[in-house]
Amino acid sequence: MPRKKTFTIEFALDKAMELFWERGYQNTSMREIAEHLGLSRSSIYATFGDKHTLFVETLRRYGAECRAPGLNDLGTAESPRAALVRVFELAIADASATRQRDHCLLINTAMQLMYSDPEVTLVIESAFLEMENSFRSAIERAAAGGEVAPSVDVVQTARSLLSIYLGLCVLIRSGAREEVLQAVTHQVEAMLPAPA
Amino acid sequence: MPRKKTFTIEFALDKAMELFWERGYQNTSMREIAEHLGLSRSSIYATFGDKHTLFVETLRRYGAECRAPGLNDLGTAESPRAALVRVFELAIADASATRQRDHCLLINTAMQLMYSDPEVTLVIESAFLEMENSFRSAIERAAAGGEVAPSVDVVQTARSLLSIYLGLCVLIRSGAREEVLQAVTHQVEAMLPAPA
DNA sequence: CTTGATCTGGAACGTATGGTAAACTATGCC
DNA sequence: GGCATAGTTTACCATACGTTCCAGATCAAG
Repeated sequence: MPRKKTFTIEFALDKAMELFWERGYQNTSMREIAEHLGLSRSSIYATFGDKHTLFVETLRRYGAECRAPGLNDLGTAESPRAALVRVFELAIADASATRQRDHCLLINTAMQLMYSDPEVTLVIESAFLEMENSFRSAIERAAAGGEVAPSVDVVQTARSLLSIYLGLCVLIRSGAREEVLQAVTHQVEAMLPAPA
Repeated sequence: MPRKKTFTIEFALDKAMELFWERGYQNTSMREIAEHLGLSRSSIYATFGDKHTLFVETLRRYGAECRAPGLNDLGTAESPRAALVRVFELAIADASATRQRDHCLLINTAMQLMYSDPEVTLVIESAFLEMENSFRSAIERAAAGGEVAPSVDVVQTARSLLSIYLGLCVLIRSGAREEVLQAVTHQVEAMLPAPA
């Protein structure tokens, strides 16, 4: 009996994501989202409730679909060690190529995260945990394949890589010079030494 | 002839800094600042012009006075290597102690930094450069004192430490578990190996 | 085709914000 | 004691925001 929606929820989330990604939560208004989506605000409110839940929904969808560039290849790459290094190189390369919308939306959000937004924090936490796990299993595979020394502490190195990666994002966002960024990838290589 | 100001600029900057630090730029209104300062907004506008320049002024003052905890000791500490590790330990300790206003204001700002705010970016850049330099000279001193192996690449390690430190801040802000943070300090120690 | 439920678009509301104009007040020189 | 000067305050403005309301459009079942 009812009228059918003229848009799908997924489409709306994707469109909203584009703006949140580019401008961040605070700097994106519902009016901009509506316009970008070609709809009126009421339709959005009727579908999602309010801005905050729309954002969280967007984050969740992103978390389910997108990853930092190169992260997906970690599990399948023939050389896990090279794939690991590539994750960092890609972050740097993407940064110098595009100036908009750089980096993972989740990391951007984590950086802008104000104190006490439990829902958002939860999504971020699990995303970071997943990143850490991706790093960890790649290091394990690299060790098993003889690409890195077995003396490397897998867990500690995975966590340190996560920290370095996040720091790299902050540096990129802050407009750090190329040499600084390159030093980071060299360090990543040094953290994954070949067997003696 | 004229009436005298009832407050000093330094006092106003310090008070404004407290709020910016705690809530970030976007989430701090001029009304809150005025109230926190015990003045009316117009006085602030008459003194500083507008919110953005007040913020930049605040940032500059902070940059001139404050440093990440432990960073000041890097130049004077008897054991530069221990002082370096301590910078990271302090960040973690402060994070679990206080939940407000954690970390360096500059790093907080860098994380929240929206695209294209040239003035702010400039302050951030120079702060990061200074941090890098502090790390670098501490590593040099440590090497000269026989605390770390001369094979350590000073510049690259300093830059990597900066990246790790920033990543650590993101992790802390995102509520990462203690073990994750500890892994980072262990990695820092590993990056500063004793001479063979 | 009627009906009724749902969706849509635009207008409107309430609030908060950054910023301003004009009135008021204290200061110190003549 | 006036009086110009600068600081402070009150009130106000325009705008932007998140959100809601309502009239009208649109669909599917009977």
